[in-house]
Amino acid sequence: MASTEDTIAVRISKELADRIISGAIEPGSRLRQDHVAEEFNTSHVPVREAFRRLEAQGLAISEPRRGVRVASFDLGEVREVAEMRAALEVLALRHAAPHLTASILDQAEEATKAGDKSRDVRSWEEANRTFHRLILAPCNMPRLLSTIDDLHAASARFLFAAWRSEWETRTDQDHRAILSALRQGNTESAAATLGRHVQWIGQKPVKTASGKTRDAFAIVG
Amino acid sequence: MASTEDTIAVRISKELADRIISGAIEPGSRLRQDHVAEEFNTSHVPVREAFRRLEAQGLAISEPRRGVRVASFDLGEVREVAEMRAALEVLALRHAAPHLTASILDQAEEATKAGDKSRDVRSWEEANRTFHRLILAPCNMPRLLSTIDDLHAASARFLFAAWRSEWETRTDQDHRAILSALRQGNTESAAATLGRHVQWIGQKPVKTASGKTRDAFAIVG
DNA sequence: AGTTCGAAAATTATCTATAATTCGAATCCA
DNA sequence: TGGATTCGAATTATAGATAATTTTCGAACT
Repeated sequence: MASTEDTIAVRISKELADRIISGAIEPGSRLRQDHVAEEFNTSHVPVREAFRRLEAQGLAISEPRRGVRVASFDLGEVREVAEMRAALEVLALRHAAPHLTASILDQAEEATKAGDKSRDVRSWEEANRTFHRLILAPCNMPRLLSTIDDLHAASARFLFAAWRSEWETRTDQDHRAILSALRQGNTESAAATLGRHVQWIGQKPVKTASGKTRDAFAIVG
Repeated sequence: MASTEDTIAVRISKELADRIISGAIEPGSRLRQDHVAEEFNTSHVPVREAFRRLEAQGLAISEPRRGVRVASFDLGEVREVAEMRAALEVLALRHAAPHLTASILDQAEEATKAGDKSRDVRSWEEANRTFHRLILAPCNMPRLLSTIDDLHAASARFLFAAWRSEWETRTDQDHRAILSALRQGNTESAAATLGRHVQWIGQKPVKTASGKTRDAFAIVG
């Protein structure tokens, strides 16, 4: 584990980010620094730094002297993230394409198969993120990649909020089409498919706490 | 002034960001928290929080237990920021276009004129940023806009590094073409011009500290 | 009786001051 | 000259003090 490498603030921010993404902490609920500090057996200063990180990732919002709450989201933000991902991932793929090797594409295919076999949201999300990371990383644009990472975190949050428990396995044709186009050197076709792919927003009725059912939305690509 | 509204950490981060962008602090130089704390008459804790903010904006990089330095940049990063801006500003404009009013376009034209009249880099940059903000803000996508803001900060940094003192006035045809297309309701044409516009990278020989001359690059749109 | 306004108390964030690690550099000895 | 050790400087973490906000409780008024 890299826990000893990281500073305490980083460790706390990673743990909190994981909880927010997984839905363990509800949107809108307050993050109390003293409570967090107590839980992690530290003082409140590293906790504050962790909050600043979460804020930058868009996972929390802080109002001066009024504390920090975990960010809430609506359908509008789901669409926003989807469109940003489309624009940026297409850009990344165009630059990555020339540097893609057969080995990388094979690994990406493995990730796709792993996603198809997934029986729960969590493992599907991980496989999906692996696929996207694999084909985009060779673009060699660190700033772009880190922005895309933050967007993927947001996507995962939407996804877990909607598909909390149930998940039906499905075969991802888009991933296969993208890989096939890349293998043939047809970058534009791959980019176009990718652009459509990440904007595919799934819809699903979920039961709210009050017993009613409403529609939940999430990016499924 | 909003200084009393903001927390000390925010005030420090804004001031430091301004210095980094303007080039007052050189890339690669260290930011020492005790020195900064002393200058702003505070302790080091709010300074640390300010550093986290700068880190998130890509203006500083922090290595655990080794302190934080002003981020350096090269031609590759200039290109990277230019392409990210192109992708995201085009996206923003497509969504903003339906909500643009004649009043907004008039203000944007004023900003363009102000830019053309500017006799120094700093005021040109401000006018240019105002133009872009005006036509993009109505897209109503907060996350997208804040990402674009960070990219504009990076652009300004490249610009000031290259055009430290000299600046020749020039009339911005692209801005006028964009406005004209928008007035005619031709969103696609405006978007296409904008996409090309922000990828226009200027080149200029500058004298380094050692007396040699090298080429400097910056986004001029 | 219910509601609204106000003040006091408790909770919470923010900042200051102090202590403990850790990394780098200079010095000393072989 | 080269390596190891000690010293120094700076980051990281802790604890305590301060300021602001929210909440609660009570009284007065509708």
